[in-house]
Amino acid sequence: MKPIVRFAPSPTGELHIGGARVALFNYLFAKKYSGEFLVRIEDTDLQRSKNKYRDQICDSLKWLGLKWNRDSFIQSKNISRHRSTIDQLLLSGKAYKCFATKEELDLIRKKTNSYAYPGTWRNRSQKDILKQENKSKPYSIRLKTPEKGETSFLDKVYGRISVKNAEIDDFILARSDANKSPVYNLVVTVDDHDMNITHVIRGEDHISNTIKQILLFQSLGWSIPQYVHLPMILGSNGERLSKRHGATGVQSYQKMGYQPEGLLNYLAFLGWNPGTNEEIMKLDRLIETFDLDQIQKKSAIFDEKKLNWISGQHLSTQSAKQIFDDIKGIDTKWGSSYHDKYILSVIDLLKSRMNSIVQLIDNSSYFFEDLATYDKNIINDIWKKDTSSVLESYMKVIVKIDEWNSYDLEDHTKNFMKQYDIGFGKLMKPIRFILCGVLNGPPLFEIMELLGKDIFIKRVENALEVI
RNA sequence: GGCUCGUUCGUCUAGUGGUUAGGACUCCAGGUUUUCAUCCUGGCAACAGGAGUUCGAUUCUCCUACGGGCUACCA
Repeated sequence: MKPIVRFAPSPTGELHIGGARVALFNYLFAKKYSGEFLVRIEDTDLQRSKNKYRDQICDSLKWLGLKWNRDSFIQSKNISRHRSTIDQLLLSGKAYKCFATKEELDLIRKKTNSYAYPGTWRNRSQKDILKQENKSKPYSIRLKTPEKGETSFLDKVYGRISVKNAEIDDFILARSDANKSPVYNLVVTVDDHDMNITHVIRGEDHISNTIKQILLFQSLGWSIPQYVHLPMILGSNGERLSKRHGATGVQSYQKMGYQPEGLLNYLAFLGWNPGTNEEIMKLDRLIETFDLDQIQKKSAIFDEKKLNWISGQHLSTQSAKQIFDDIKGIDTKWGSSYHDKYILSVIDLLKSRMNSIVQLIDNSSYFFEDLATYDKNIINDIWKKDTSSVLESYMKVIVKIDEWNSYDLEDHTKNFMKQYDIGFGKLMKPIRFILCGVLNGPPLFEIMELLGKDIFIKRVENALEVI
């Protein structure tokens, strides 16, 4: 049987890193077994749900490359089906109307210091209920959960999880508002059933909801899907990942210059591993090697350092063309007045030592514009008494080169240094500095080749004048 | 408080009833390099604690500690 899985975010905020990982695991599992990966927008909390967020989440999913099958499913559109299911439960006596107000219950909770619903309306007579209804009192609808025995399920990651039924509250199925709006657990159960979901892959924070949903499946006589709960992602201090830990949204990572390939790779390895030492994987390879059995039970701490490393590994093996496309996604102006061929060469020169495309952009300025100023501290450091005169003699030699390529440049430079008995650092450092403004970067002769003879002369002459 | 889940280097993890407990990131030290943020080599660094089972436990069991999640008319 082909698996059908779903990623079910609520549109109350942008897609965050934890959600992206849940989506990824769903996607990997579906693709691995040629199943379907569906997206369901859980917007039953109308107060907090926003179309803006729905669109943002879908955009982020697309950006990550996690394409879903069919149209995304909007939960609120299925409301009549949710209602009729509740009616069915009411009719069969498996659910009941509860006239206790929230305030009332809060009071009782405070008094008894117990969080449990006291069951006030669980076994009321038909007469009592009718009396309230005739007075048009608002009521919510609760599931009549069993009092004895226990409910359990076999989680693919956590194993058997069981809870005594006595511990499970008669939870609410529908709110007491005018619409009798259905609540999460009911809605999820109905939709998972209607969508023929075979495997529910979601965060570990849903384990206790799972028990409630199973009770619902049982009350409705529906078959229960397989459950796969994923460990949480924690912030650096071991607490749940939140804004306090810095960026949590997928969009922020996009803006920071991370690419889907590296981000996905890192996220996959948070709580999972292929059982080998292989660490750098593209999406296809992740699908190939993915296995539910290798999922960790322990929650994992998000580590930006490792993300940087993985991201850098991907960046250095990607084609300049692909990197350029990704850069266009965040900065349309970058390199825009230059030929593509030149830009691609710039990327090829820089990519192996960068961790993100933003970093690449930030370190590329000297390929596109001359230096406006020279850092005094560096000058003091590297500019010796005879530096200017050495440079002048070097210029005379180097401008005569016909073939302006890194091999010939290196050749001639080495000869020059030998001839005048000059050390590498004494010449190369100043050249790098006046060309780039910094003392590190790609091999100098390759920079010189790419920049071209004219720019080289211009920058050296300018520097000799100014410094 | 109740329920539930978890605990191997700082972090992500591999692993077994007998191992020098392996790898990766970070950090540190060398090397390469005109330079470095690339690359190479090396180093630091862990089985939460206690009891039990056992010839032997990091591995199995129990307890404790610590941590996470849930405990809504949120999802």
